[in-house]
This record gives sequence, structure tokens and C-alpha cells, in this order.
Amino acid sequence: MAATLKDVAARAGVSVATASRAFQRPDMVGARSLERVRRAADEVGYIPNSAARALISGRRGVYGVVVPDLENPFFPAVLKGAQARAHHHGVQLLLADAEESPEGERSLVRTLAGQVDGVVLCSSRMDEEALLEAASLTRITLVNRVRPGMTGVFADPVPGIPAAVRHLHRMGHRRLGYVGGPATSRSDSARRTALEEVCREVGIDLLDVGHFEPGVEGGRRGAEELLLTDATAVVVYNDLMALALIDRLKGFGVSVPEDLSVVGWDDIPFASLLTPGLSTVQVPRYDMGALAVDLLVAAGEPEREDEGGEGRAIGLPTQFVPRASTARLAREV
Amino acid sequence: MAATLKDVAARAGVSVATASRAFQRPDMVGARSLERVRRAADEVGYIPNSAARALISGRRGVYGVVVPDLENPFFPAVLKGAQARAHHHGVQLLLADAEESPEGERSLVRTLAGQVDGVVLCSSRMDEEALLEAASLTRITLVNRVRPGMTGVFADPVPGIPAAVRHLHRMGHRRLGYVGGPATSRSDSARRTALEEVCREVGIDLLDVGHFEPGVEGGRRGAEELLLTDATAVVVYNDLMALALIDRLKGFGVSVPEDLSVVGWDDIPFASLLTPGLSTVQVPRYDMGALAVDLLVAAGEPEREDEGGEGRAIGLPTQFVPRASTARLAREV
DNA sequence: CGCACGAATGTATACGATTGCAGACCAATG
DNA sequence: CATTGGTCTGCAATCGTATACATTCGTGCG
Repeated sequence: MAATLKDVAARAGVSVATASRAFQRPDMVGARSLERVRRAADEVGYIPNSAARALISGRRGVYGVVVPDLENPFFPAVLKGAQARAHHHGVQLLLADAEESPEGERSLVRTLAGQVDGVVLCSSRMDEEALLEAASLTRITLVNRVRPGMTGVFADPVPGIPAAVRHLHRMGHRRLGYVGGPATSRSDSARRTALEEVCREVGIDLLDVGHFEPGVEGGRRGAEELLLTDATAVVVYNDLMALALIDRLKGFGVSVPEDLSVVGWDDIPFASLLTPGLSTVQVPRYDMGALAVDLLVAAGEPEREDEGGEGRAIGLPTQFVPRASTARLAREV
Repeated sequence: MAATLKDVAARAGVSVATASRAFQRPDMVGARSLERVRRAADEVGYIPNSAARALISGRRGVYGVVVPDLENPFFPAVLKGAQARAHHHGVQLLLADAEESPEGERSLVRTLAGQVDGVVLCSSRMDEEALLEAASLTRITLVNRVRPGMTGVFADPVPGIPAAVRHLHRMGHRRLGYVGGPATSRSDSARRTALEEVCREVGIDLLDVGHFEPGVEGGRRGAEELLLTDATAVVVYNDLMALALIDRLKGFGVSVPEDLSVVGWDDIPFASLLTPGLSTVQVPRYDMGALAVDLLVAAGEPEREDEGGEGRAIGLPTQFVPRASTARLAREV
């Protein structure tokens, strides 16, 4: 159906070899032939067959991206960043949603492995063994997870968390709650560590509210637990939970920021839309996606394999964005 | 690097043809050989090369999905639906973000055309000509847009819009504003038509507030324009705008739903999270994505090309979801 | 016992593009 | 004029898989 290089060559009156070179190495082709091939290609609407190209070159020009849940507002920006760099590298992205299941991730990597040059694994919840299997099947770059020996990109709690805590301290807060994420999450413990350190430094009591599921329900439950403490401010594992928490607090007649200050994590698009605007630690999602693709593509080009991140995890700095959900106490709860 | 069918065949002591058949037509292969091939494949970790397969079969097993903006909360659910059906059909999805630009869509379709068996175009803003070009390059299914002769899936304002209007009428509202989307948008005019019809029927004054950009800024401006009318309720082009509108109204001291009732469109995930929960017309995004992929895949399988939607646009019913943003007036503005 | 037939397997070719190699052609040089 | 060198072009092999066709083998029946 579609025109092939053979058709173009025939129409231009040259061999397929010349036609091919007209695109790949125009300098190797005579001006006359070049012109004729180009015109012929235009006329028949020639589009190179990527499958044939991939077969001979060994590179498919396609990378997979696996996310646990597309509807989680964290990921679209990651994808956009990835997409932008993919486009820049002349490469395509195969999207896969694991539907929150580690087993799903695993099987997705298996099927993707045969069709892509590498996979970006976002916020993977696979266990170590599955991760190793994945790495043996195809090139892997982790986003939002670190594993020694594997290439990855993650958000460094510093300087965002320290800045947030100092901000709260300046606002007069001395008792800070932390509504955490899943106990198994590395990023949760990294954030905890950063919090502990800076709280000790500036002299704030850090109150552990516990571990919660990273969704709306977790945020609601976090609010309930939080009210059992005497914290005047709270840092929440992510924005989604923070918003749910604020909503739940409102149900208890506790309003933000008059009665309580709230800091989120991520800076999802909605964080600034709501009233009150959510103070949060901005995670460079776009850059994370972009860098992940860069690393993956670079790893596939041996000549400049020494570009950096090979097998290493790169931390991208976070930034505290103060908005209306943090303030000096208007009244004691 | 990776094991090929040849390796498997050698290890199993059979020819590549037999090895191939062991996977494609197991019934044509002796039990003994079948077993040996399977074991050999397992041992070397054989993964079929999709490029080679695509080359010979002519089908790539990959479909493209083009969205104008991934960060628009409308699309993730569409993608999830598409993804789910793609997985069901044993097919992959190539994701592309057009970054809000019709020209971007156009060039994406061009590049995708050579790598996929078809493209799902979501909420495309391409002009007619570009659309025709796209259709000439590859199989196209439209989502959220209709064009005679092209396969497509869209959200039918009925019964969602009539239900919403009747609900408002029952709440005592008699003057309803409509904050519309882009003037060029077909879905905007479809919604207008549905609104007019049901308003006439139940006896409500429909006040046209104008056309706005479908983002946060459009919603804010919509709020400002709305206050120039004496509407007591408003239907907004989409949830994102509705939320921004509510936020902006709050800035004017107008609160929802006490002073004004608001109905959105889409039912994006955040619509229910906020206080007040947004009353909205729920669009079956997931089903739209799913159906789009089904249609695309079906169109590629000639034997059952008569399955239905070929060249036709299919409307999926919407549903009104009442929440807290619609109520009887507590006080007159 | 021989023939025919079906099952199982192997051989060879095709898919479309790329590329090493060699040939054709021309100009410049000795 | 022969030789060299360079430019341009074509031939043919190749990537990994699928399949039409040919071949082999065993089996059942006449």
C-alpha cells in the first residue's frame, strides 16, 4: 500500500541504494540524483518504514515509559519532559500504565523489552528481584527511585524541605507534624531524614503522624491522626494528600492557614489553583522526565557513554514554593 | 546481543522454520520439537524481535495517540482506557503531546505515520485540510471531535446537559449563564444547542456569557464576565474553567453555592475533592479512549471490518453528577 | 508388499532499508 | 596516452521472522 524506497528509486530512475543514500548520506550522492530522488519521494508520499530500519540498525528508536498510574497528577509533567527530549533525540515513547501493580510493571517490562531500546520506570514499586530481571531484559532508567548500580533520577529533598521548615519556623511554628507516605517508600525515608536534620538544627519538634497511602484516602486519614497531636503545622507526603487533608480538616472546623499551616510535596498543577493556594515543595518533574530520557538515549550511544549518569542516581534539587496554606497562627486550635 | 530465533532453533536442534512455527502454529509442530523449542527459548531468554515481525507482517502492532496537552486532566483517563484496550488487543501505544499546537499535531501525525498502524487523535484542533492529510497518511480515529466520513468518538451532551438543567430548575434557578469554550469548538456548539433546547423546554433564560480559552485563565475571565449578568447559576465549558471560576468568584466575595450555582463538564478527578464538590456533567473519558482503540484495531482487521463505527462518529452518553456546587439560592447576589 | 496420503520438518525466499564492495565514469596528472 | 585518483552509482548481502513450497518419514490401506 504505502510507497517503499523501491518505488521512489524506480520513479527517480536510480537504484534503491542511491535512493537510500539520498536520505542517509546526501553528500555521497550527485546533485542531479539527489534532486530527482527528493522529488520522487515527495510525489509518492514516501515515508520510511521504521520496522525495516530498526531491523537493520538494531535500534528501534522507541523507548518505553512505565508509570504506576497515569491519573496521578505527578506523571503527566514527567511524560511531557520525557516527550520533549524524545522528540529532540528523534525518538518515540511507548506509554504503559501499570495500574498500580508491581506485577503489572513486571509484565509490561517483559513485553516492552522486545520492542524498545530502553525503559523509563517511574516510581516503580517492583521488588529488587523484579528490578534486576528488568535490567537484564533491557536498559532501564529509574525515576523517583534509587537502586545502587542502576541509572536513575530522583528529587532531592534538599533544599526544598529545609527551606520549608525554616519558613515555618520564621512564622512562629515550633511543633511540626509529618504525614508520611508508605513505609516501604525510599523517598519517604529520605524526606524524613531531611526533616529531622533541619528540625533539630532550627529547633522545631518533629511529630511523626504515621504512614499513609499516597492517595486521597490517605490524606483524609492523615488529617484525623494529625488532630490527635498538638502540631501547628504539617508537612504532607504529597500534594494530593495535602489537599485531601485540608478538605478533611475543614470538615472538622479547622481551617487552613488560620488554625494550621500545611506544606505539600510535588507542586501539582492544582496546588496553586485552590483557595488557599498550597504551599509546597516543588519537584522538577519535567526535568526528571527529560533527564531520564537523555540518560537512556545517551546509554545507547556508545561513543559518548561517558556522559555522566551511567549506573548512577542523579538527584535534582527541589524548591520550596510558599503560598497561602502556610501562615502565622491566627488562633490556637 | 539478544537471542534470536536462530539461536533458539540451534539450541533445540531444529530449523528456524520449525522454531517459528512452534510459536505461530503450535499445532503444526510435533510434540517433541515443540517441547524442545519451548525449553530452548526459555533457556536463552528469547524475546521475538518486533521489528522483524512488523516488517514481514506489515502490521506494527503499535498505535499512536496524540493529545494536545498531557497536563490537561481530561486526557489521562482517555489514555488509560485506550491503554487497557490496547493491552487487550496485544498492541502498544505510542504517546505524543502536541503541546497545544495544531501544527505540532500535524507534524506528529506525519512522523507517527511511518511507525504505527493508526492514530487516535484527541481533541484535535487541526483544520480540515490537515485532517484530510492525516487521514491519507494513516488510519485515524477522532476523539472529542467529529468530522463526516471519519471514524470518531465523542461525548453526547444528552442526557447530561438536560439533567443538569432540570436539576437547576428544580432548585429554583431561572436565569442560567453559559461560559463557553473556544468559538471554533464543535463540542461547544453542540453543548450550546443542547442547553438551548432544554432551557426552552423547562422555561429557563439562557444567558450567553461568551467564548473563553479552555484553561484556568479562561475560567477566571469567565467569572468576571458572568458577574455582569444576573444569572443565578452557570454551566461552564469544562471543570478546569469551572474551578478557576469558583476561585475567582470567591475573590469577589461571591460564594458557591450560596450565591451562585456552578455546573462543570468532564468530571475530572479533582472535581470531587474540592470544597464545594463540583457538580458536573461526567464525560466517559475512559470509555472514549477504549472505544477509540477498539475502532482503530477493528479497522485494521479486514475480516470484521463491518463491526460498526467505520467512518462514523459514535456518541457516548454523558451523565449529570450533582455535588455541592449546585443548590437553592441562600441569598440573592 | 507397495502405494498413497498426511504429518512433520527443512529449504528458500520475501519483507524494506542500509551499507560494504566493486565497477563506471570523468578529470587531472605524468 | 596511460595511469591514478576521486566521485558517483549499482550490486548484493544483511538484519530476524514468517511462510509457500519441497522434502522426508511413517502409517494405513489395498
